Amino acid sequence: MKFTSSYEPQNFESDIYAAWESEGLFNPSEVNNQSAGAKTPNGRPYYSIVMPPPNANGNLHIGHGLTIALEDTLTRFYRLQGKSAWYIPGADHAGFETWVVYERALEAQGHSRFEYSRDELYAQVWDFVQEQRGNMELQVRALGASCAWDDLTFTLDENVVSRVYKTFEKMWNDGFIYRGEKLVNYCPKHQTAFADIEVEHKDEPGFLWDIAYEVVENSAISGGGEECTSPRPSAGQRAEEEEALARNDGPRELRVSESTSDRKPRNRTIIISTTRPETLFGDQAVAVNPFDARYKDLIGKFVKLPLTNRTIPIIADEHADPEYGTGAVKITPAHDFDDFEVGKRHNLENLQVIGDDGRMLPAAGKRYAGLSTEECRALVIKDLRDQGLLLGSHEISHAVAHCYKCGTVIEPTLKEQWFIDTEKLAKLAIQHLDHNEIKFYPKSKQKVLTNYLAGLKDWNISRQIPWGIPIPMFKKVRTESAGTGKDNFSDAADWIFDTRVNLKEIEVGGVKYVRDEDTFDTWFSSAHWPIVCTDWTEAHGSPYYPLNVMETGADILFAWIARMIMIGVYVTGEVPFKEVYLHGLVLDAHGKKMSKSKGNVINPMDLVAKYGSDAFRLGILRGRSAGMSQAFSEESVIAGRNLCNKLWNISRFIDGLVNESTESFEATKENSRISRGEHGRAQNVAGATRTALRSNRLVDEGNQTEFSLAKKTSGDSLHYDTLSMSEDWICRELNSLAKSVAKDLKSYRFAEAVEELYSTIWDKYADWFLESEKIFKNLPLLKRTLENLLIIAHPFMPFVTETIWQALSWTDGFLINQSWPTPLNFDPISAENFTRLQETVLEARRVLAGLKDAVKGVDIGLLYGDDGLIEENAELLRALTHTDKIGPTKGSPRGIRLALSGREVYLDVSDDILKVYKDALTERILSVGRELDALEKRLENPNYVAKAPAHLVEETRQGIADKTALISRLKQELTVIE
RNA sequence: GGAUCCUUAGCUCAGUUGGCUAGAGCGUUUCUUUGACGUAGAAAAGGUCAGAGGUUCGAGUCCUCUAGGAUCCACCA
Repeated sequence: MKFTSSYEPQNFESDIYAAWESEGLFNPSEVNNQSAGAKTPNGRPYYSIVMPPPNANGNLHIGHGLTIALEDTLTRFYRLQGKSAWYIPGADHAGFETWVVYERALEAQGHSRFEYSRDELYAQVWDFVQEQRGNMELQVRALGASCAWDDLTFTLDENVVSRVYKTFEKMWNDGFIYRGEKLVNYCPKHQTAFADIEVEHKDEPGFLWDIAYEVVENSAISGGGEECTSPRPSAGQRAEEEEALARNDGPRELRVSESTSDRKPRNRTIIISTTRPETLFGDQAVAVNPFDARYKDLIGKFVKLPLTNRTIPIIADEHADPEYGTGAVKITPAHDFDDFEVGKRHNLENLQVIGDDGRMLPAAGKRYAGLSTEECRALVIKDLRDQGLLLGSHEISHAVAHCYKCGTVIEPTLKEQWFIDTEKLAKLAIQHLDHNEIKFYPKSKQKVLTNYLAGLKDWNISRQIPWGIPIPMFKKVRTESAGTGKDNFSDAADWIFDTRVNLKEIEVGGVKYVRDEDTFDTWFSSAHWPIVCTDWTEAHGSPYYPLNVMETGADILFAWIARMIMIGVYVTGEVPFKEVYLHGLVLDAHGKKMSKSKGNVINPMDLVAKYGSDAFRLGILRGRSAGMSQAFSEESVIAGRNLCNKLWNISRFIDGLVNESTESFEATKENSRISRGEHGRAQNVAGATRTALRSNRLVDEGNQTEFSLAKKTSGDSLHYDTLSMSEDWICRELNSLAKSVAKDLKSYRFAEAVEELYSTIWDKYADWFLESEKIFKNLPLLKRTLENLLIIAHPFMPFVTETIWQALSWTDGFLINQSWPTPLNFDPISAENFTRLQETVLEARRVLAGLKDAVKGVDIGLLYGDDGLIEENAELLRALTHTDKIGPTKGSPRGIRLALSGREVYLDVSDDILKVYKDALTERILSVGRELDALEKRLENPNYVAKAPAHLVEETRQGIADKTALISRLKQELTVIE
């Protein structure tokens, strides 16, 4: 097996993944079996994490890409740390989302959901999902997720449903569930109710209309029924009305017109303000604030409801805000959440005037029935204006509720639904949160969540869609109340819990019951995810419950995290996870939200195909911190791809050294020469060369089993000695990397971990250590350090590291289940000395680069005086500075002294070149002088000396001494030149 | 109306409890066929850390205010 000159992920990723999977290396019980027992005599510690289940029949988007990168990095890290890591994958039936897709497909075929029974629809969607399924799972694999596929849970699996029913039954018995006729958020388009959380409030411009209600002394003409009977305008007229309404200036100019002023009511009027005039047919009262002096005398009187013959009372309620509008507000309990509450307080009737399809009901009167709410609004405005009852309008901005899926305006509608009384659940959850049983990243979200739970309203869990878990409730068939359509409000006693949801009708104790047709809100079942995925049971619990971490998007903190905690503590008595890591949104390159309409959506699979999975993961993790929405672009993926290639070539180089005596290295050299030639040659030649290089692939198409069969003779590569300062130094740096990456990942500091990995691989290992090894060729150490580096890098870039592991001539088994590196032995003094040598090297390079043309083509030599460090490492210094020769001064130093590093080292250059250097030297003296001034100033401050920690003061003193010495050295240099 | 977060290099972002000359990637400039890598190597330019005040020996970091931006929650008719 040979290394090609550049890493081509497409050639390896799927084979590597298949090898891992077929070897069962993702399963918790079987990983790390090589070193089992070595560290944990009582068995491996458990580590569990669940994948927020992606839509079973959808494709992954960029958010999934981030999710999997984060979660898989954690999983692989803890697996290498010796834990029994269980990353549990899932697939979501995505109740509403999938239903919307299916209903659209149904409509496209000219069918309607109303043609089928619920059971038929359920079966149809099931088939639809099974057909579409599979893409998502392939994409999760492509991203490298090391999840236990055998344990994949689909949200409609039997164990999920039975667990959800158990909880529901417990809640029903505990009295946490109730059937209530309440106003719910209702989407007229999808004809289903929603929980509060599924509603999007948007600030929109609108109008506040002032309407005069005529005050009457008593309710003599009350009784409803009677209505405005004038003919309704034609469709054309209506269109005009709407158009006028739509014009910005239209309603604003409405006045009590001349022609109608004579019809202005003579009686006293009360002017109410409303944004929804079309609901006035459902008005049951006009409310004023009890402390509002303007209306005090009117309380208890009645008003005639315009456009009808009904009268309604004027009531006192604090809901009316004297500061807002006219201070008087119409109360429509059946179509407004606030008014519903007011209605309850004053025993008002809930008169529905808008139907489930969003059209006006007959109760609104013949003239208006059947109109859409928009049409009705226009007509009402026109009619009121004609009657002189419309007294004005104001442009306002107000929050309007929309369906989060289709954007249709949510119509608060009176419905009988199942509700969870969340008060006790939320209280329980808050208790656990207040005990800090869950650690949040970012921390601030804990407070946000607690605040949310404290104000949580009852949770509507009924959905009027067939695709979901059926609600296991049956209602007694009541023969006696058959006739009165009004009396469909049901008693709790009429309902029984039963899980035979496949039956439409059941008989219990001789009484017939019919099934409720609704399904559960998907968040109700999702709330059970940690319980279900870890196979938790009442009898045995689960060693993997609570989860170690719940990683998901910050946007579903309320919808999912909050509900998992409530259900988790309710069912198990324990919080469902110990830590929560919330990621922000992935924004486009300019920090804008990605959206289809903007056309700035990045498909993660495109990037994976182009640059490889590892590059994508590195790119998306770079700079990522908890809770923050952050820009992302192809550029960062390219940087990741480059790092993969760098690591590949590091390995290629080392493997070459290891195999130096064999032909393989010669062949590699040959290839590298060819590939370098590519760039300057015609394209057709380059193409042919590339094909030739491909033949060096690690795995041929016809030989895919190679990984699973890979069993090399296990060499004893653990013994090494350090031969040079650079080797002690790299051991120190790798130890430090292993430690800080572990620390960073344990506190979810992905950005720092990636950064450190990047700079260690590139700036330290390749640029300094490997350059030094071109001299020392310490093979045991090269092998050992590369192994450590690959292990540490593996969680972030699993494919390339495993591919390298398989390609190296001396490694055995799989990288994925190695152990996190133990510290390497090294001489700390020697390691520290290397940093001194680095300073000298850097200074030499800087000086030479500054001399530019003066040293072009000139052979440069180095001279060293009485300096043990340099003398012992002369060849290393020469190689790193890319100078041509090095030797002792033999007592007569000359040339440019590398004075900054304080060493007795000279660049042996001619007098002409020395003169060129003079300016740079002068500038350097000045700059060091400025630094010295700053330090001295600090020490002049008596408070600093007195109060700052002693070691800092000492450091400052040392700094002054060093700089002073440096300046004198530099000045001496200057005199030598002159 | 309430809450949370953000503002650091041309761009995108790091910068744990305050402590030497504020970092990275990408981009920019110059140089370089070096035993792997041009998807590379070497060197460099580029910052009043949004603004103002405060605490402190010392502030990008803590406090207050201001300005700008983002997000979430909320029934404002």
